[in-house]
Amino acid sequence: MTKVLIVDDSRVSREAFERTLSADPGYLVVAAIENAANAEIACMSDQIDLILMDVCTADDESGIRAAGKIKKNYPNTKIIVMTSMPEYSFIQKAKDSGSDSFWYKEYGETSLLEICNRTVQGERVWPDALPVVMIGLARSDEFTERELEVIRELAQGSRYEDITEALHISMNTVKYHVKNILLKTGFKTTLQLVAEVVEKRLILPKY
Amino acid sequence: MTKVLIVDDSRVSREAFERTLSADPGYLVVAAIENAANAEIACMSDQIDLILMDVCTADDESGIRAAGKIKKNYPNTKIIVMTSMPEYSFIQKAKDSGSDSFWYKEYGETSLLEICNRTVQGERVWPDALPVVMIGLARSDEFTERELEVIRELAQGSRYEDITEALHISMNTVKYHVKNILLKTGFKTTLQLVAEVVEKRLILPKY
DNA sequence: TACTTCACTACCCTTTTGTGTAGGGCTCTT
DNA sequence: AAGAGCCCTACACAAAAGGGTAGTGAAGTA
Repeated sequence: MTKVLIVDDSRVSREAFERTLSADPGYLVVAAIENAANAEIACMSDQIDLILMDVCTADDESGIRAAGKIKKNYPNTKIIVMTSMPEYSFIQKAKDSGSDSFWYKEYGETSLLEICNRTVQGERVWPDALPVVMIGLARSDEFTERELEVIRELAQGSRYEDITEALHISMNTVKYHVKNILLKTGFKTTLQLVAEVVEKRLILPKY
Repeated sequence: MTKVLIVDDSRVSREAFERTLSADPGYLVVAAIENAANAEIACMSDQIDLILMDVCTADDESGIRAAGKIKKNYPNTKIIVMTSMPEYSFIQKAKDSGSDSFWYKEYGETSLLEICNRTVQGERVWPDALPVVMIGLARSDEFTERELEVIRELAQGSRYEDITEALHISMNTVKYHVKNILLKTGFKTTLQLVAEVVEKRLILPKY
């Protein structure tokens, strides 16, 4: 039985995570708290095997620091950092703090359970890219498969003509997709798009 | 007196590093070996305070792994990883191995001593970008100050007109610099340049 | 002094990107 | 059957980027 602590400042999220984990008989949610600062207290009073910790803002790194402290004092407690932040540098910080795994809220509940299982087994699960859907300036719309392919091509430095050959579509179609991508993201040029996508490591939408 | 071990497969480099450190009375080079695999043996036989470890290729990560093992068994031994590889992902791996600091060979000997001093003091020194001069596809020529500024602007997604305003030069001058940059790097478009520069974190030439 | 490098400007011309509009075929859903 | 979403295509036009050549002035160097 894995004893779990949930840390998330949103009540809705806490309850959602609790439901997800409670569905699996292998997990017991012993507490679901709001503040990362209290996480260590929870660890002291009860032996926690796994912590799901949400960190929402890049400025407030208190969650990351708290994770580092807990990991130092309770090395056997596994910590999964969760976020919806499209900042790759944040992943680095989380990794440096000693946390075990990383999870995006956007990935759905099935994959969360999978990450939990693998983490409890001792595996450390880290993505090497953020999913493109997390792109900061994107509208609520997601991208179509074709648009993702075009973004991937552009991020490699491909010109329209290169994309024409790579995807076996006409130049007009390439322009059509690029136009929609720029519309959805709000960028004015492909250069802006690529600078952002590559900088924040938003290449692979798969985990 | 800081006891130093130098690991570098190039004899010329070993001797250069030895000269640099021997000039400072605070350092004693106890050994200068060729292979990272033997570094641990050297640590066993003699108490090493600081290891300067060169890792030359991205494929062969034995140096990184050796650093990880040594750091685990001799946590008080400081390790500085050195490279001339223009791969940012490599920095991440070195960081993950537990090494303390990072140094580029291109930075000159004075800064190596500085990094050594700071590392011995307990500081961990890591760059957040690779110098642009290390760009892989660049010709032997370096970039002029103005060209670096233009590259930096492009890497932020700036259009020619934006650069015009940012640097207070005419559109023709922007084109002139971009043309020279593309010539020196061998890239065909600014998009290619930016994808590469941002991907490998080649933005700031300063340490 | 003569030579080189760098930063800057200008003009012309070609290629590539970006924008708008318009339509066909396909699949999935209501 | 009708509508919506996606992928594809086409054409035309505007804007930006890329390439060549050429010239000026300033600074440093042989």
